[in-house]
Amino acid sequence: MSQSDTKTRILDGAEQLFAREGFHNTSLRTLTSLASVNLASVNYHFGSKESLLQAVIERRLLPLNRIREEKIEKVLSAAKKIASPPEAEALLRAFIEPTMEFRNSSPGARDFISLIGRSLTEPDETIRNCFMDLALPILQVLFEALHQALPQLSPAILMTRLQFIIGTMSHVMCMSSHSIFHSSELPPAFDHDALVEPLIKYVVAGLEAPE
Amino acid sequence: MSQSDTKTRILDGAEQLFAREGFHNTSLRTLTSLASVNLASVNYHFGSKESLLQAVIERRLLPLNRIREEKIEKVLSAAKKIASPPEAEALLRAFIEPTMEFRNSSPGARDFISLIGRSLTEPDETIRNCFMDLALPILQVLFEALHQALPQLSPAILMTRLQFIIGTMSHVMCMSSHSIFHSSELPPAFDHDALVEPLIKYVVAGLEAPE
DNA sequence: ACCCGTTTCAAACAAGTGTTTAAATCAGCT
DNA sequence: AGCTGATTTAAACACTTGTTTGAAACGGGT
Repeated sequence: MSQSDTKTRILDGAEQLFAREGFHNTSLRTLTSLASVNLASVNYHFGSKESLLQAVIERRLLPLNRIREEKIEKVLSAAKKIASPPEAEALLRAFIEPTMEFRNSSPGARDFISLIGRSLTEPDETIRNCFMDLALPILQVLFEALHQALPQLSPAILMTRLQFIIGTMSHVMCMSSHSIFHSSELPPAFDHDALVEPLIKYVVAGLEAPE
Repeated sequence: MSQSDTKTRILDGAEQLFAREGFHNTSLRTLTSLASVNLASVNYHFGSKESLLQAVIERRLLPLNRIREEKIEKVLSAAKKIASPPEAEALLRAFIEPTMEFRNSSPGARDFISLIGRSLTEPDETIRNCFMDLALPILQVLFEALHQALPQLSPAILMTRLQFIIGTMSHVMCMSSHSIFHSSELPPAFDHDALVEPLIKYVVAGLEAPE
């Protein structure tokens, strides 16, 4: 077994368990037994349980953020070329679509998306920061791009609405399997693949509402 | 010290710690020492840590849901009186305003709102159900009322958008102290009291977006 | 074949977990 | 005062937690 084999097995197992059971509710013993590695190998390869979480997040979020930033920059430069402000919808699409596409690319990716969707509301600050440190730069880019798209919105209200958008997104990201009304008499759960367009329509309408 | 004194002290402490540190990350020893009660009294009065969580949720959520349902019914009957469909905004306001008012009524209430805001995305199913069992009926009422208000929306898309609304709300409810961008160069955090109107405007616009 | 740095392994560590027990204390009543 | 049921208390229980240890196994290079 090569070195990276053990490391990826741990990362995959951690991704799944942290997402489905929660970080604090996942023990290294269940994790290492799921990944078929020795208990001590987590501390050997990653140093600690927390550093493992950091590694789990970085492995997926760094590439995803690169894609999201590229797409946003593409929208911005295309708008600049025709000397007009960028479209808010195009910007939000550039941010949301890669996220949801990635989410559907593999079961592990789905777990990961659900994991970072919950990180925002994670009470433990050190855990929350594992995610926030990597998420803030791209959110900064998005905020400034949206400000170009909608200059009539005051920065304060734009900020507030961006928070609402993130809330909406993170909620969708979390609901990997358990739809909220899953067991009620309400209409049946929705198809997750067919969720992107309604989501974009919703957040764009909310963002562009008259102040 | 009367019986209810100990019980309330436990409930208050649990509310605070479950909200700020998370359920799994709160030990009965830190809880009982914060509440200045004996360790065994939690199991004596509530049976188990999980039943305590149930009690914490029920104490606040049952009255709050009563208020929310009353206000929704009031909007519905007022609309019926003039033989016109209810306004979506009035319905969402009837649902959101009591929540946020209650949230600002006391520090414990703020903790509680943040706690149930996070319950939706709680990975542990038994914990999630503690909250969901009490939340589903009122959501059912809201769904049907909104269907009356916006009959042109298909039940499926209305359902989807209601999920988005709940996601937006729960995110706002969670951010008791830690604004997301709290430490960035983005505009400063917003005033939580002045959050209700922007929130209503956002979710109404998203809900009423053309299909 | 030997050596050497890397990786794996079983075992142990100290600390913390929710829960239970049985004795002690309290409050209300006759 | 003395009895009775409800509550509080300190101690212990059985178990799990993340981490550390030192020896064993591995793999490539000379």
